Amino acid sequence: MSVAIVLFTSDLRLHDHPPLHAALASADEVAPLFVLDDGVEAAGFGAPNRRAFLADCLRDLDSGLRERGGRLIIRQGDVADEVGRLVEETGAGAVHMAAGVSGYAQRREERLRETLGRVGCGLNVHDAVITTLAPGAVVPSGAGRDHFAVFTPYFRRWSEEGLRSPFQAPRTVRVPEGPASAALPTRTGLRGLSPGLAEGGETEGRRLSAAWRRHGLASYEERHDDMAGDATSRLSPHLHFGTLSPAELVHRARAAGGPGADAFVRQVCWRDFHHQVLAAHPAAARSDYRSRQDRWRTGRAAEDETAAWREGRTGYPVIDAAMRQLLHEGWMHNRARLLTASFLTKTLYVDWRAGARHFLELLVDGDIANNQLNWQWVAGTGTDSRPNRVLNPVTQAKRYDPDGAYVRRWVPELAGISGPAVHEPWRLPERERARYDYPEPVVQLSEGLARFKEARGLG
DNA sequence: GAGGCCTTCAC
DNA sequence: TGAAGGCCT
Repeated sequence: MSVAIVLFTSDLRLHDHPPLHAALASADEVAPLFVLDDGVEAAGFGAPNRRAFLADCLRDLDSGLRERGGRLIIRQGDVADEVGRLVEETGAGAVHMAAGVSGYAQRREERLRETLGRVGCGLNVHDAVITTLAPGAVVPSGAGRDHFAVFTPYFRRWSEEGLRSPFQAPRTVRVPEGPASAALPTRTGLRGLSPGLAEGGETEGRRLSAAWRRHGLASYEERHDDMAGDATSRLSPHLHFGTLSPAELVHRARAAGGPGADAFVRQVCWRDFHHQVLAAHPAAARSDYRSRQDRWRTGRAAEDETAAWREGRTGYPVIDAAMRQLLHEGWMHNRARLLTASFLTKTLYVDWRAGARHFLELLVDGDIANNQLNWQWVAGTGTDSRPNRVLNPVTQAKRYDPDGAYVRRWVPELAGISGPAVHEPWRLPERERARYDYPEPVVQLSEGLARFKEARGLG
């Protein structure tokens, strides 16, 4: 009786799962394993919102496996140790897993290789599970270039590349009876959860993505920047935990066709783009991809302003609305992410790492590749070719929240102001303004802009 | 085919 | 400003 282990990581699904497919094809029995990784906790990636979502995902994965005659084996500890232990318990001849991208994932793979080498068990690392194309699957033509540093040429090449057909979910999964499992983690007892946190799990992810294809995809191109309309897919947490397959999403969107589908596929490609940058350049998670010689503000004033930013009391309604959405839902509209990140890094001139840390603390889709590199993109230290552009929060608010409905939804103390006037409470007559308990702007935009230009040495 | 130069273009 | 790609040597 041959046994293969499938080590689940950021790929908590049964549909379109190449490691599971390969394991089932090559062994009589499959041991599906998830390790609650002490290393992830130690690295600070175990923020409460994601732990809650993860608990949903694991429960749903276990149910899905049980419906197919199997179960999920949960262990806690060091990944390499736990996999090694399960190999001994089951006599498994191979371990199948998805390729990771971050420095952490790369070290994990090395340690697994060492451990499995000692017990004579093979390790099969599968590409294009977490991303649509593997990092490095397409590279620019020049000699020695290992990744694309500009999105558009990457997108062109990425689009030309053939896509594998998605795998069906297996009908049955035979799991060896012996190995014990730790209890499934639950949401119970987790502190600091966002009250409006989304539900995790592959079942929920597939329900959401089917609804998205029916009702959202076709109008995505016109509506994706409408903050009040909330017409983005909200699939990002499911992509982060792998409860949805990016390859399957692209496949289905292309089948649907049309400008909405094209725009959506482009966004999925951004995800691959950032993963291939990080895979080639793991240090970009912490250090400037392209240094602009910034000397970010530090000290009391900068700390107070950063606290106001985190708590949604900067006095700029659209910024505060977005930051409160983040606190409440553990998620933020993409346009709002750009505005709030520009505000912190350009207007307040505070280090992007402080913002990225706060986002990772709360975002249920918080992902090293996307989060860090998008922050760098906005800060101008990343791959943006216009590193010194500053987004004006008022102009942007009027463009992307033209009626002010997004602000009124998240900043209830301003709900009495109708129309776009809600974006500039400081322009209200003094007596009317006094009715609203809302802070003065933490900084004047003109001051922020001047400080930024000075710091970056711009005329 | 490696490397320099030029044009094009960047959510 | 700098990346990419085409073209030339």
